[in-house]
Amino acid sequence: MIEKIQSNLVRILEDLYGDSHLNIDELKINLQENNDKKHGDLASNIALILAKPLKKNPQEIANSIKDSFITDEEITKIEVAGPGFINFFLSTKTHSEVLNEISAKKELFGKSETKNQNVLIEYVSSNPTGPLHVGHGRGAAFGSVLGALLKEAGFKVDEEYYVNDFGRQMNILAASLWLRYAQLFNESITMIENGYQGEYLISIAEKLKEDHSDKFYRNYDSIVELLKTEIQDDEIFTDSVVVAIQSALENDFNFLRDFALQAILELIKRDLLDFGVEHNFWFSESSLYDIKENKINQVDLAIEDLKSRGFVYEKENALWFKSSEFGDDKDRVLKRGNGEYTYFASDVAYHSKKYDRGYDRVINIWGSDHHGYTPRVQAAMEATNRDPEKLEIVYIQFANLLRAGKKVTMSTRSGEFITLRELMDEVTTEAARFFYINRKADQHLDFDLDLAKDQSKDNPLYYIQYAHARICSVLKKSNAQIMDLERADLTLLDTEKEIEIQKTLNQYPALIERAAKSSEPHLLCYYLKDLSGLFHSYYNSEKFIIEDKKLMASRLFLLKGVKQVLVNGLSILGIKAPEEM
RNA sequence: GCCCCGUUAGCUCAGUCGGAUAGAGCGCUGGAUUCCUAAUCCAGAGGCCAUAGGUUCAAAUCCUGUACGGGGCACCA
Repeated sequence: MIEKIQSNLVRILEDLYGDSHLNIDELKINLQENNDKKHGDLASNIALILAKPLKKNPQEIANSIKDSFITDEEITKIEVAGPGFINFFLSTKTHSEVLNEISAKKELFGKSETKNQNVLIEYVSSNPTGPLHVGHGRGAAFGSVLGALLKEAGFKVDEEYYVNDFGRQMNILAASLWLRYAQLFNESITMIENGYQGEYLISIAEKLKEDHSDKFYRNYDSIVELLKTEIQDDEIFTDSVVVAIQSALENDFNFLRDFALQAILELIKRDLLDFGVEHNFWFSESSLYDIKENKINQVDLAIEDLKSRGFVYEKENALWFKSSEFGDDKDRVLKRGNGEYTYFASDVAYHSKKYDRGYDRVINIWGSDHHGYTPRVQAAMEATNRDPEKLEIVYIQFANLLRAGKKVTMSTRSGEFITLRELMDEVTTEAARFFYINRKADQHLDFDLDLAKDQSKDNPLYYIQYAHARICSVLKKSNAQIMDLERADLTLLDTEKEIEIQKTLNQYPALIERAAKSSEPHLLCYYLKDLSGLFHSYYNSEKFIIEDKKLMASRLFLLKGVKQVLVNGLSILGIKAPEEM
């Protein structure tokens, strides 16, 4: 309908003003939906925009357009109002077309044609040194819903988890595992302060003992002595313990590292799966350091590339990238004085590969604390002739948990964090997903645990699901399946509430498109709440199982449309629509 | 110091490409159930859209300054 009016407007403008200097093709003809019924269903501001270039009174232009516009049974009336708006009034038949469309397309209503574009979304990517906690949950929920939205909007989507399985933290993890393991044989051995303190590592150590008995336990006096050192809370001390364990275990150290890594990845994968999140790629950071037949690893390759372009220099034994030449605050280290690569070096290689894998869009979902990191990554892309604009970064703000109105305190350091698993157990997976999404991503989120468990309309998810259950109940009681709803007379749907519901249903495809385009899944939550609210209001004002079978059929057909859109929207959020509650 | 994000009803927050009289929920006040799920609905009160300028026919929305709040600025990951 919008397209029809637009093309009519273009034709009229060509007739009226085609000979002036106007470039009609370049005009954006906006049609907006009106909030106020007095102004009709759709409005165009075209006359206001043309007033200046045509040097004419906007109302005069609007009236000429109005006079040329031919009304029909779909567009019943046109009015010029206010400073020069052109208002269009649609017939009830036009409003109800959406119901036939939903009935025909079913779960495909809202799905766009394929855009023939590939998108890579990278998200969660938490360090594989412990289970996911509630801070990761928001990114996980966001990423998976954005993925679903993009698929709905016609993109081919790959979802990737970047596994930071390389470097110092992995060695600390391996050392922590060995200490936990050794404790199973010798209780006097203490855990180091900067090690991974969480209980999950004790379970992994027990598993290690189960599988390999005391194979890795030898009484290393030097390590025990070292652990008695006064200064525990110190990075240098931590490293010296790691080195001691590493040199004592020799090759077994690598085995322990992989053992811990695999066990933790298992935990993470299971948590994500239960949370309704499924990545189809798991990209290992350490694979970037594998030496293949060309005898140079991906990271060195990326560094060499930068070097050959003249953007790398050496200072104080370290290798620096001239990111400041591309808008970064200062230059960044790629390889440290001690010969170790920085995390940034991996990221240069990783992002270069992402580009080279041939995606049209590359989306990173990062915690908002990483925003300062963006300029250097984009600088590396720009320096190697890759379009930095292609990399879209969405920042996710932290979430606070509220219990009884008070913030729940957490500390990652001591291991006193609430895991995603605990959150799912407490409020259900679906509530957790909904509440994570129900807020603009770049804003702080106060996650109210009590509200998420509440079973009343205060809880927006409950409110939406209840709307669906109510519709199911009515359809069931009415024996809707024995009626020929497709043939219902939809012109009977002419009350204010019925028109508004149909208009809202009609907005759904555009909403999906917009939410996908701007990476704003929260819009879907708000939409579903609105639609549910309209339904509940309608439900209370009208009866559906009534004597007048024709009216009954048309109303039930409307309810079926609402039901379908609720199902479609909830399914994008990864949430079920229960038939009974 | 520099860089992000924010400031909209008492509270928590939406607000599309700049459009006509600014939206929801909670809370508050008052109502609705012999009837399809009251797990719901209806009505009312409640606003200087932080602030000062600018652009525009038109600004909560775009631009600049200021104030206040949150976050970030490693040879960490």
